[in-house]
Amino acid sequence: MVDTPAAVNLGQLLLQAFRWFDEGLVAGLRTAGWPQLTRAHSLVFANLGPRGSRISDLARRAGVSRQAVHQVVHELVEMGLVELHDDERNRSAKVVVPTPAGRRSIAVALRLFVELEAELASRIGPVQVAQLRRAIERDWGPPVTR
Amino acid sequence: MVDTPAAVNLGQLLLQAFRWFDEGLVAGLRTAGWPQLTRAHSLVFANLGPRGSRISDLARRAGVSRQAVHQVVHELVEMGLVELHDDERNRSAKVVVPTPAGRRSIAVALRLFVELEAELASRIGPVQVAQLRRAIERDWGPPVTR
DNA sequence: CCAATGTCAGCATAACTGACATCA
DNA sequence: CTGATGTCAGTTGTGCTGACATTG
Repeated sequence: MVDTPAAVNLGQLLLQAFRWFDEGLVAGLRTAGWPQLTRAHSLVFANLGPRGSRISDLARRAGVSRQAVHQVVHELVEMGLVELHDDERNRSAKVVVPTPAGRRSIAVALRLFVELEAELASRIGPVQVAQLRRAIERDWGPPVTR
Repeated sequence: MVDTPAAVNLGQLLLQAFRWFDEGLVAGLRTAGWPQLTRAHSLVFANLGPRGSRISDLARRAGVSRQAVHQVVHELVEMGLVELHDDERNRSAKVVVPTPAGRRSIAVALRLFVELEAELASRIGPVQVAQLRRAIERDWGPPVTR
């Protein structure tokens, strides 16, 4: 351990913070009886409207490709947690709808989101969490590309 | 776009924030002449002491496995940006030392960290960035596992 | 004998791009 | 014709675990 400390950069810190939530989520889902659910599935859970959503909409919300969402949605279909229904208003589209079991797991996931945030508040203080949330909820605009 | 909005959860937001930095970093490195450098390499760059560091130390700082660091270090060796020297005080250890070219790319990366944070401050305000940093730099403790 | 270090091999996950058929 | 949607296929990036030899 003979080494100089190092400058911390925000990106690194954000990644570690994300992993803190990720591990808590996956652990919570596992102990709640859904050992095969991962963070990627929560990308659907967190954004799925109560009446279902389209794959493209989920992709836009989560900021990933249509194909990535397609992948995890079909894993959820395999698990029997969501179903794909035809959209009456647009026959080229489908709607991702949770099954009863899916609704139960979604409820668990949403509760875990809240509990993890509360646990964090008890560790670093509610003010810090509120400020973190406020800063991160702002519109950061597109990534710098030049 | 017929869809109800959705509750945002902190984990998701943190991931998106991380990606904002990640994309900015990779884009900046590319336009600065290092198109093959990615975020994983910055894990080394951000933590490498001026006199070099050991792989195990880098792993501990970044919070990833020794093997993961081993991987990216050897990619950097291939690119000629770092070298592995024997540690005189411990013959089972090696020291990761930047080459002159490596020092140049590290300088660029460190500068990009600062510039990205400044750009963010100009977009969401310096106070928000300071509060974000303060909250995220605290010790969050181990992830919740129960 | 035990712990730390580096290394090799294999694997899992989560995203990506490209290409394509269908439909509005 | 254009654009959006879903899908199939292939690939990449990033990290993990397990196993092992070497060193302290």
